[in-house]
Amino acid sequence: MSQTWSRSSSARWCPTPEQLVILEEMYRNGARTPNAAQIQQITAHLACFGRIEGKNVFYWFQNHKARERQRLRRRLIGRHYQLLYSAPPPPPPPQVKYFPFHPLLEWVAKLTTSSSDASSSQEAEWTAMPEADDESSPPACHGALRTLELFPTTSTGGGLKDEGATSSSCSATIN
Amino acid sequence: MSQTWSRSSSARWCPTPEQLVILEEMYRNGARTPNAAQIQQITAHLACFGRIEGKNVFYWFQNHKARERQRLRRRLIGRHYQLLYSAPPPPPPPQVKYFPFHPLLEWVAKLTTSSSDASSSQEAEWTAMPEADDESSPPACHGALRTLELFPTTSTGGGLKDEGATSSSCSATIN
DNA sequence: GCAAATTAATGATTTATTCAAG
DNA sequence: CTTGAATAAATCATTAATTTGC
Repeated sequence: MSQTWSRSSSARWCPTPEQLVILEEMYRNGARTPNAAQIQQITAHLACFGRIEGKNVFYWFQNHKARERQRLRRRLIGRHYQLLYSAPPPPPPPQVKYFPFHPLLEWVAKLTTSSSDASSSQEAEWTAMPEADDESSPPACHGALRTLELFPTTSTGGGLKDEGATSSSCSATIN
Repeated sequence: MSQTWSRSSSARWCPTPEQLVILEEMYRNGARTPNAAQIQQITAHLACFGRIEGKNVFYWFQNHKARERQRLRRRLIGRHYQLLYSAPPPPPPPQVKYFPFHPLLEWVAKLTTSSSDASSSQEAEWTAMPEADDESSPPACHGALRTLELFPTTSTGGGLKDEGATSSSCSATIN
């Protein structure tokens, strides 16, 4: 069963940017599980940009679909009650109100208010953060920061690195 | 509502070097889309170095992430020439046979064979595709592709978009 | 050297997607 | 089929770099 691997090519398919763009475009347009004929067409077309086989296309859609779903799921789940992750909650913003920036960040406001007050109004006053409102009130920086130990982000659970952290005693007068 | 813009401050946030360094450090450590709470913390900390609001932090991550990705894409794609989409779909793959790839794609073979021939045999000859078998035989790309008009997929009938398509004739020698 | 003019970066908004709930 | 939630992509707009003519 020696596949006709073009000699001098890696063992597994590596999509060229063009192929990738096209595949993604198709996916966006609704393609999810192309049938044999479709796979054939796609493969033939993509072959213009580099070595590719039908199975590559097939697998690509399989994987892409799965990972797309997985990603979304992660986003939803992590959302409900994320913001846990340690991060020593010394009253940095003791209980700042909310700070919804007009565009589409009301959710921030909602989140924040719901945990303290309930004046969930789109018209809430943008009370904003400890904001350096003026040079007269330096934001009183709590104990320095060291890369902040939050963020599960990428997907790798909360395993943030904690390198030399740019320690900087937060106390300078804002300029 | 004249914001108490410290006299001589611009309309939009301009990150101080310190703020920038910290944000970048966080990004390197995996931070990509901090949630409300995290944004608050970050903002509070960064406020030590100058005027800043939650939205600035939010936008910074949005933009940075997007542009980082864009940068990568540029580096890859820009290298090859522009690509894709253009002319109508002239007989792309007239009627290629079937191409069952060993793994678990028998169903593909089945599907294909059943709709054209009837030699539904798991042992069918792997006639394969036009496949770029070797660099010596350019896959002869039929008339370019235009998002390929297949896929009923999602359910919404074939209502593909048809925007300004970046025309480029599919004929380059695969690299 | 220095400003006006031009270009490159990047902050801020808007628009289009996605999947899943209802 | 419609709507909710949450982006990510595309775009607009302003600031910083830089180029250029003097």
